[in-house]
Amino acid sequence: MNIGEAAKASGVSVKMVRHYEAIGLLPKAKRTFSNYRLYSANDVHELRFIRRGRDLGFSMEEIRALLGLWRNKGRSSAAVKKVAGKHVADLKAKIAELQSMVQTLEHLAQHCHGDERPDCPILDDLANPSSHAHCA
Amino acid sequence: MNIGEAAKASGVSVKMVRHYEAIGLLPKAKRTFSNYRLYSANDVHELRFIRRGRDLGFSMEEIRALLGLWRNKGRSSAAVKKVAGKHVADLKAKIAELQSMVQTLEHLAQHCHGDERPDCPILDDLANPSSHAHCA
DNA sequence: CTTGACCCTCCCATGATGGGAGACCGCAGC
DNA sequence: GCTGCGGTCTCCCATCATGGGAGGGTCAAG
Repeated sequence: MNIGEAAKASGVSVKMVRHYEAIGLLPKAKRTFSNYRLYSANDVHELRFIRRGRDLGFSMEEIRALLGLWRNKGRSSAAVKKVAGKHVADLKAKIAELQSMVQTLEHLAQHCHGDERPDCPILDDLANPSSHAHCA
Repeated sequence: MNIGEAAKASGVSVKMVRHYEAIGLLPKAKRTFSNYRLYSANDVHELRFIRRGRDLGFSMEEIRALLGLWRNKGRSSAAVKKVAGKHVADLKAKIAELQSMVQTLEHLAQHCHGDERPDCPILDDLANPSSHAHCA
């Protein structure tokens, strides 16, 4: 398979396939006589693994670790669970952070009449954050 | 005030103060005879405005818009609310995306025994995503 | 007059992804 | 054979917000 076919079959862009090879996530692809990269069904499988990892929000380094575990038939599932558990904790922390932003913004928006007048608690907060703890 | 004092007073790093000026978010700072940037209390106020906007997750372009509205005494609060509302929607979409990841991962982790054995539903899913809708 | 802390500009790096240039390859049609 | 189009090759550059560092100038206290 050429890179384009492998890309389509795995859902990874051609650009990223080359990139993953460049950063050593994938072994260097074999080449045709005319220097085109060649991919096997197993290569496509690894690409889909990476793609799925990205969809689940893993960083490239985490995926590198997971891919190593996947290739290693003697891995322990505890090692995999540890990587995934750390990632879940990271995701939850990020969610909490975003939810805090939403809460603050919705509270401010609730008190913003949103008409043609210039008074706006949202801008007031941006200009002077701590002075708006009036309603607890 | 020198840039270091303005940075400390606003909670923005020296690097970023210069950067905000470079991208036109802040007007070009006045300079001393020896080319040091000089800041007024109002400049520090704008820096804190930016800082607060970043803390609330606004992009630089959104902050640019909000800063423009803040400077414009004749703005309508509706314009501000619109920017903030769009941002809240973006945040909520992101939260939903992350929560979906967490849900998937927690479901998989729940079925991973996490011991020294190599069998692992987490890796199985990464390698073959759709084949695990066994328990609905 | 030296020392240390500050400031200046300019370049480079991140992480994941894409865009594009310039050149080459391969297959199809004429 | 020759042309043309689409795929591929390697490089370089851009994003977004942020920081690191080099190399050099400035200032105030000792």
